[in-house]
Formats: sequence, structure tokens, C-alpha cells
Amino acid sequence: MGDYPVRLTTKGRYAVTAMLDLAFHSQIKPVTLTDIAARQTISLSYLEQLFARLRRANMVKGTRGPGGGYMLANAAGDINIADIIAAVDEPLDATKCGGEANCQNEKACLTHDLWMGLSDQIRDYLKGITLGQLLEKHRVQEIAKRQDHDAHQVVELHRHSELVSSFNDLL
Amino acid sequence: MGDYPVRLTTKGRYAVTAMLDLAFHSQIKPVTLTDIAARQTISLSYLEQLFARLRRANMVKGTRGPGGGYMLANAAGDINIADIIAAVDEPLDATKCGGEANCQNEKACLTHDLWMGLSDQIRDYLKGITLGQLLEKHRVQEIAKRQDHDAHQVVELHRHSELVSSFNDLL
DNA sequence: ACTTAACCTAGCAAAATAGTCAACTTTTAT
DNA sequence: ATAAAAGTTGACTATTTTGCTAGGTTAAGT
Repeated sequence: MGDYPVRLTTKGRYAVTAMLDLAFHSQIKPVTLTDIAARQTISLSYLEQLFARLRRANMVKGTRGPGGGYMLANAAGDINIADIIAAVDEPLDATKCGGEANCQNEKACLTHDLWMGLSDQIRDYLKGITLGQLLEKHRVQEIAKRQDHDAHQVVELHRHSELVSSFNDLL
Repeated sequence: MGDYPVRLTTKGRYAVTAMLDLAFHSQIKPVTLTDIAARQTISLSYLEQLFARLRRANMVKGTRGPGGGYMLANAAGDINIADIIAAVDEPLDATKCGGEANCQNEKACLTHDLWMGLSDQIRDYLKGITLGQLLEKHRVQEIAKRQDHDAHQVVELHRHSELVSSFNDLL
């Protein structure tokens, strides 16, 4: 599937966090990066860097002028986590053996293939999680919390059995 | 669950790759870091750094002297990917709002909680995948490939290397 | 004794991360 | 028309992480 392994870094976390903030607040009108920066304590200029990539990846739309700001390019339910992370992360192949048949060392490529397979698993998993799902789950959780103050309900998007089964189908 | 978010970096990939190599080759006798370094094209000293952490996390056992090397501390089926990554990665809390009730900004913590929930999901997912599973999956795939290969042409590649034969006899 | 290999320590260069600063352009309200 | 709000761009800096080099010490096998 993917040519390069998935990376889960603070950069991706910033991007997902910002996109979540955007999904949450841009329901009615565009949200400025200044607002997101203030809410999420991320520097404005760093956000600008991230959103430049997100815009180029067609994940957000910016409108200029007073009353402007950013909105999601698609419905929150159509934006998945894997795409957000891919948008802000450099490809950075890290194949080492070129990925071609030029790799003579079978053993070396063995673990490489295993890791790439695992990486694809994680990517598929993240592709199955959307901003909409996260918000919806949180909304449900909030309602539950309001109804039962002490009930600490764990957010569970996918069932674990689903993950394992999808894992078993691959490789 | 976890106090800090999961990170999927090249460091973690190196660790998992090395552990996979170890799981694959240390069935009979200990494996030296020099061997792993050669096979996986990772520098010996970097491996030493990683294995120092893995050893402190009780994931591998080292034996000194000639004929020594590293072995898995537990069965490959009992070592999961999440623990390997956690062992080599710095905690680095990145909570920003302390995780306590001292965070006055509800909206800021909203996305923070959402990300932490997602992070826990990923961790659970990785906890469900063991080195043993990865090796087993690969073995099944290899056997299938070999059978397919044998069906088309008679095997003559045994002489090619002891790599293939030793590979097929494992697990 | 000698060798092998784990184990330890310090330092270092390159890269990635996170952020700053400044000078823009475009849109829109007045 | 003009000013304000907001996005756009590029260059620049500081810090951290990464991956590695070089040098040791310690334990165990021959």
C-alpha cells in the first residue's frame, strides 16, 4: 500500500489536534488560525506552516478578509487521521534497500517487509478513524458524563476484534 | 491508559526491526549485535543504545563473552510492538495542561483528550500484535509462496544459500 | 593469557522540530 | 478609497532528536 512507513510524531499530533479544533469550531463560520493558536497553545506561525500543507493537500479551505478563516474542505466524517498525518509529514522513504530487486540480502529485507506490513496495518487503522467519529464519540461521552457525573466512559471507536481481524487479513 | 501519547518514529522502527531480527535468529543460540548490525544495516553503537533500553525494560537478555549475545527475555508470542516502542522512546509527556484539573480552558483540553483517546487506541492496537504473530504470518506466506514456486519449477535453490533453509525450518 | 562480546561513557554532526520575524497580497467593511 | 483583517511567503534561529564514532570496562569462554 504505502511506499513509506507511517510516522506518529508531535508534528502529526499538532496537525490532528488543530484539525479537531477546526472541525469542532468551524460548524457555522470560518475559524482563524489565531483562535486555534490561542486555544491549543500552538504558535501561530507553526500553525501556518502546518495549514499550508493541509491546504495543498485539499483538506482545508481558507477564506481571506475580515470574517475569514479556515474551514474543513470536506465533511468531518470524510476526513480521516491517516490523511492528516500524511499531509504534514515529509515522505522520507527510508527504504534502505531501495525497495527494488537490487537488495541482495534476503534476511535484511525480511524484517523490512515485516515492518512495512505493520506500517500498512497502522495506516489502514488510522484511515478508518475520522474527525467526525472522534467528535461524535466525544459528544456521546459528554452526554453520558452529564447524565452520570462520575461515569468515566472510555472512548472506543473501533472494536478491538475488528482490528485484529483486519490485521489477520493482511501480509 | 497511557500517560503519554504513542510515537511512531524511525527509532521505534529500528527497535522493532532489531527485535524481529532477534526473534528470528535467536531460537538456538544468542545473537550478537554485530550480526544484527550487519543484517539490518544499523550501526553497532546505535544498536547498543537501543538494546540498553530494551534490556532495562526486561525485553531482552544479554550474555557476555564468546558465544554470547542477546536473546529474547520472553517468548516471541509474548512480546508486543507497543512495549518495544515504549521501551526505546522517551516518555516526553507533552500534556501541556499538566493533565491535572489545573487546566482552565475546557476547549483546549477537549482536543487534547481526543488525541489521548486516539493514542490509547493505537497503543491497544499495537499491544495486540506480537513478534510471534508477525513471524508466523510471514512463515505462512513464505510457505505458500514456496509451494506456488515448486508447482512451476523444480527446486534447485537449496544450494543457493543456507539462509533459505534455515529460514524455513524455524517456528 | 587471550579473545570475544556485552556494557558503559562522552561527544558529535546531521536532521527534524518548533518557533520567530518581517514583508507581503487579497479580501471586505466602512 | 482606505484601512483592517486575514492569509501567504521566505528566511532565519534555537532546541531537540537522531544516528553514529571512538574510546573504554567487565564478564565469560578457549
